[in-house]
Amino acid sequence: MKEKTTKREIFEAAVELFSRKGYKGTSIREIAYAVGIKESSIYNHYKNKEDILRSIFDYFRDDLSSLRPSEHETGKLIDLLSPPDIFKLIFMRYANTENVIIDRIAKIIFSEQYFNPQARDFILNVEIREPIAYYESLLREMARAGKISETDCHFIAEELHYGFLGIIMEYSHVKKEGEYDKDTIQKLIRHVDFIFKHVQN
Amino acid sequence: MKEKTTKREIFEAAVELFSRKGYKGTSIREIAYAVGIKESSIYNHYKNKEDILRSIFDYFRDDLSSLRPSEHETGKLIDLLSPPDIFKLIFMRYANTENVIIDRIAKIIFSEQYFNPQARDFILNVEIREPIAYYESLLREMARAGKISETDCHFIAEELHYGFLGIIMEYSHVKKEGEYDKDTIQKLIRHVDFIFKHVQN
DNA sequence: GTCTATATTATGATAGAC
DNA sequence: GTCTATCATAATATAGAC
Repeated sequence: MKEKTTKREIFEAAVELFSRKGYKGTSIREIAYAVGIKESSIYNHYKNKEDILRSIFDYFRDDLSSLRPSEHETGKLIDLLSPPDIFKLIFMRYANTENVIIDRIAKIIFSEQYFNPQARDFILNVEIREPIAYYESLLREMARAGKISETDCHFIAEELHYGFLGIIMEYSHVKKEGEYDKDTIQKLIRHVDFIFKHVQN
Repeated sequence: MKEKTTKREIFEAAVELFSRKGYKGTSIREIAYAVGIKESSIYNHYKNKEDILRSIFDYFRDDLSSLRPSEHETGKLIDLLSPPDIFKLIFMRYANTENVIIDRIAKIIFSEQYFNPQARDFILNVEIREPIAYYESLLREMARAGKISETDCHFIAEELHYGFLGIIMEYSHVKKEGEYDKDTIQKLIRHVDFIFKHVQN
């Protein structure tokens, strides 16, 4: 769904409007107007308003899995880079997707987290628990490869991620869309270095 | 505004509904119905829907200032408790207000942060920057009192708070209203202890 | 201060011509 | 697949009786 079909245009307009005015704060009318069609035409592409939101969530889920390094890549990374540098790389990938759509969807999910069960699930699992589990496995591999000392990998993973989440929270307000915020990158780097003072080999 | 006047009842019903269904997702009708009056009666107490939201934000701001320890109390705390214990105390106060209203308002602010300028300001300043500045000043006092070694107080304050924010993000979904989540408290304590391994005297 | 009644506008959604 | 027309409902808000 990358070509500029009408369906895709509706999708993108909805993402933009939902992220800026909220799901409830955006009407089908507005979306249609942004695309340059009549509201009734929307229903040729999506069953209803909720169906648009659902498709936005689906897109986000698909994209996320493509962001996480593969097992093969992970192995190579551990060979080539220092443990802190690996985490800096991972954090930067998330923080700087340069994908405006994903940035916007992240905002939609955030603002819907208390009302929409799927959004809540994203926050709790996809944004919080899965990354921590992934970092934990990564740290275990690093320890196995002798790159870091044996430590409580789960706890270190939590410290890495919770701090990251806090920084990102500020980031989402500070940074301009699609841009790169030097100050935040600095914070992410410092954060990773700080945590790894505890885990040095 | 603590007595159960109609205005107060409207206020509380609005807080409950806004936190559960969102500001845009809640109608004046619903609020009135929850209170047991007609919608038109709402307008005898609040100018309009936005006025209710504004009064909710005001309430939150007033309450927050009462949470932060006074300068006098701060001095006493530094004398009596260890630096990590002081931060544990502060975090627990925020995390466990036992004030259902404040918990709910925090959710409203969170969900409105991208649409409402006042909510955005709360998140960015009241929830992120002011606490960090406060922790920094606290750490400086602790260093002056010889309780911790000289360190980059601003950075340590950031590490303390960003981690706290991440934990709270999960907490807001995990914990049941007004209750106490043992697991999260554990995380907060571990987090503070972790940071202070770097700052030990 | 609450009610009934009403005005006005916005909204999600459908029917049917082209 | 888009349009016009239309519907039904829901929303915010006001006027005025009691």
